[in-house]
Amino acid sequence: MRFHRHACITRDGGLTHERRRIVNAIPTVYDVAERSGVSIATVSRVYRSPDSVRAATRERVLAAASELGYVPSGNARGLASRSTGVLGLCFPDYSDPDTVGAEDDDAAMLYSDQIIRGMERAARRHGYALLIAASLAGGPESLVAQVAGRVDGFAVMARTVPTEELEAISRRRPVVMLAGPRAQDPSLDHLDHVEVANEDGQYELTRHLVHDHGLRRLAYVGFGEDSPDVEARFRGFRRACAEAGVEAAAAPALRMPMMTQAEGARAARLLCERSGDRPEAFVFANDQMAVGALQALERRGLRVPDDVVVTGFDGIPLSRLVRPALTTVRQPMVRMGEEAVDLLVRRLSGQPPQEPVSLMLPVGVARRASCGCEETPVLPTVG
Amino acid sequence: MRFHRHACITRDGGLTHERRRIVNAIPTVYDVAERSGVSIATVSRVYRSPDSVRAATRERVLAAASELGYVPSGNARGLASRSTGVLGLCFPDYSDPDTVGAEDDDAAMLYSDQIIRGMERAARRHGYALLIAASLAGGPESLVAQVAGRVDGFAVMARTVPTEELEAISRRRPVVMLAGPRAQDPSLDHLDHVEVANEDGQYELTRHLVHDHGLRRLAYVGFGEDSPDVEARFRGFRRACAEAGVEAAAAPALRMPMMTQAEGARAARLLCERSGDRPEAFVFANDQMAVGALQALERRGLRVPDDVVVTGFDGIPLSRLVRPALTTVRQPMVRMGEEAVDLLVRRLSGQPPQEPVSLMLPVGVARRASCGCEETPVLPTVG
DNA sequence: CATGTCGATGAAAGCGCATTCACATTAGGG
DNA sequence: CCCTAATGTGAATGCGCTTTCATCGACATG
Repeated sequence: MRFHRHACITRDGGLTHERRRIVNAIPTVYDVAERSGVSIATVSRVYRSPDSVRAATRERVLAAASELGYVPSGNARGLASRSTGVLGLCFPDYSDPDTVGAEDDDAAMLYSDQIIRGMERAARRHGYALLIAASLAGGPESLVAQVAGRVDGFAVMARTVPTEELEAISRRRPVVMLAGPRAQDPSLDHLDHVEVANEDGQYELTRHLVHDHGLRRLAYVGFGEDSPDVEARFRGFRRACAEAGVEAAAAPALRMPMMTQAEGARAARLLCERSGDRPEAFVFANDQMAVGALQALERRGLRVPDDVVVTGFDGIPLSRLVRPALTTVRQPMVRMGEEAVDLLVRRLSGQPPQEPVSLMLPVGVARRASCGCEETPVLPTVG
Repeated sequence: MRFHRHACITRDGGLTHERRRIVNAIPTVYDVAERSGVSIATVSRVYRSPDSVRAATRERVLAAASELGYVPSGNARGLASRSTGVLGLCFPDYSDPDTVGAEDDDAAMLYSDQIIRGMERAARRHGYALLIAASLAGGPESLVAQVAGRVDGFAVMARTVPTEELEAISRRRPVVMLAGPRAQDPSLDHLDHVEVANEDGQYELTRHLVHDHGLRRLAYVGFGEDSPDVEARFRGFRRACAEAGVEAAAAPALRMPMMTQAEGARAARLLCERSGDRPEAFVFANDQMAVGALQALERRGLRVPDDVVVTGFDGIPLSRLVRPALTTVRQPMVRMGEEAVDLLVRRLSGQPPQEPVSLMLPVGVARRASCGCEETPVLPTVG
């Protein structure tokens, strides 16, 4: 309707863009078109398919655009073309605003940092940018409004957004769940999933302790109330124990409320003070707690791995740097982000809709000093 | 022109949205409006200003939206309201796609990770989401198209996008330069800047070595060809030397091509093998090289800090974990991201346009074992 | 010379929403 | 019970772009 060149009779004189040019506003295709003596269609073509425009014309347009400081509006472009060229990621808000500066949650953040890195890299390869948002204080409503409405598809880290909400959104655009298991009832969960082999990883690690080191009395230490990750890892632990004929309780020996180093240290003390024989190995559900335990054990004068073996899970950088270096299960977090993007891109590339995908990424056991597999040099070997 | 209810005569019957509903397309305000028996204006109001809609009406609309899986289009919203609610960050592409999995560039990436974290956190506080993009292979053109056109304002890490281009864009929307000095000719640089006090930090650190530890023969090791950061740090080094009457060459003792640990190790070897007295202290322009040097010195049987002092710059987590822990200058990278967002938000909040701002964030010297200020416990104290 | 072909350009329409009026409805005041 | 003032809702318009579709030349072909 711009300029109302056809038969319609309207109120305003169609001076909109003439008016806009007078104030110092953001230049649009109209300004560039006028300045270079072409139509807006040609300006658009210069950006969308440069080869379809004669070279001389193209130069004129680009010159005008440059003089005006013209940048195409992503909103308008997205609206007209029905796609944004942006993928999204929603992750939980680890950083409590009160603890700014505390480096305590560093490891937890590393998790999302790595996923961000992987997604950004893969998205870029496919020509997408990445929009990130931690879960907002304003509740999931705003999260969805902020992200879901602005992207062609997005990934969500587990337990960031309610499942029902994701279901509704995923009816209309691709959504990938990161590090969260598929819902029990598959009819309620049509998302794609990318997980790591928590159970298999813990199984392998446990098997190594039992089989290669001959350990029999193992204590598993979990965290959180109902973390699916911890549950899966514990299942792997039990499976390995069962296969080797080692007795293992039906529940973790300890279940700490949080996944911090402090809690790990506390867990180590509790296990040492319990009546009966001290376990030969402390199997922790993550690295942070295991590191805390290393410190607590050192303080008690217990040597790792000679007096007690300690293992972790995640493979955070710190796990390699502590002394003794921590035997753990390495999670491919960067790759997780990359796989998520690949899934999204596949869904977006006009393939016929398929069944929901569940990717289970393999993990690797890092056998290091804390189980007795390596010497303990004084200086970390880095890089 | 939708439905063409006014006097215009047009070709199509305005069936657009009826048609769309039949295919399984993304629902729009029109679908929600129809389903809940209101106009699209009311649907819009339900999201933009819920209080202006009667409660009963609001519930009807929300119910319809939920049934349809409606998510407001960020593009349309942005186009109509002339803002996106998104801030951007462009950072250099550290990750060479060939070295995926190599953890060598970890520390360099940590730098951008932390800035991302800071920006995301601050952006969220102000109700913005964050769009991130590393510099694209397709050249800066696509970077700008991807980011600049989609955000209300953005930050750029130094040497990611050519200055002229930033100048053009910044005429129309706020742009903040991160960790890059203002151009020599201020008339060519109207960006806001956020920097860290590189010079002062290196000055303080050097002063500490000279003044508190009585060192006189210091060797400065830089990297890169023309890194402004390294230059600033070296200026601080020289200033401290000059004030203390310690002789310092006009140029760094060594200037390695890259900022890696391997180069740091090589630098340490070169300095040890040079003719003449070995310097008492190796002052590195970043932590990674310093860590590499620690390893090389250990291999040569030289004790740090007893035989030679080593210092770094940046305060990466690794600096605290190596043995001996590295004396270094801590950069407030998270805060840098936060300050950048604050600057952007301030410019966006309709303030009268002001002069370009240059923020110089203070740094802190971390005095640790590698200069002789701390004991060296076997196990890193973490958290 | 008429005709067909192809490349370059312009005209027009619409993407999904916010927003401005105008209008309808209801509540308050006399 | 009428008039005015809120209050709630609808019609219409444009945000800046992409994308047909039509047009217009410039040529090559018969």
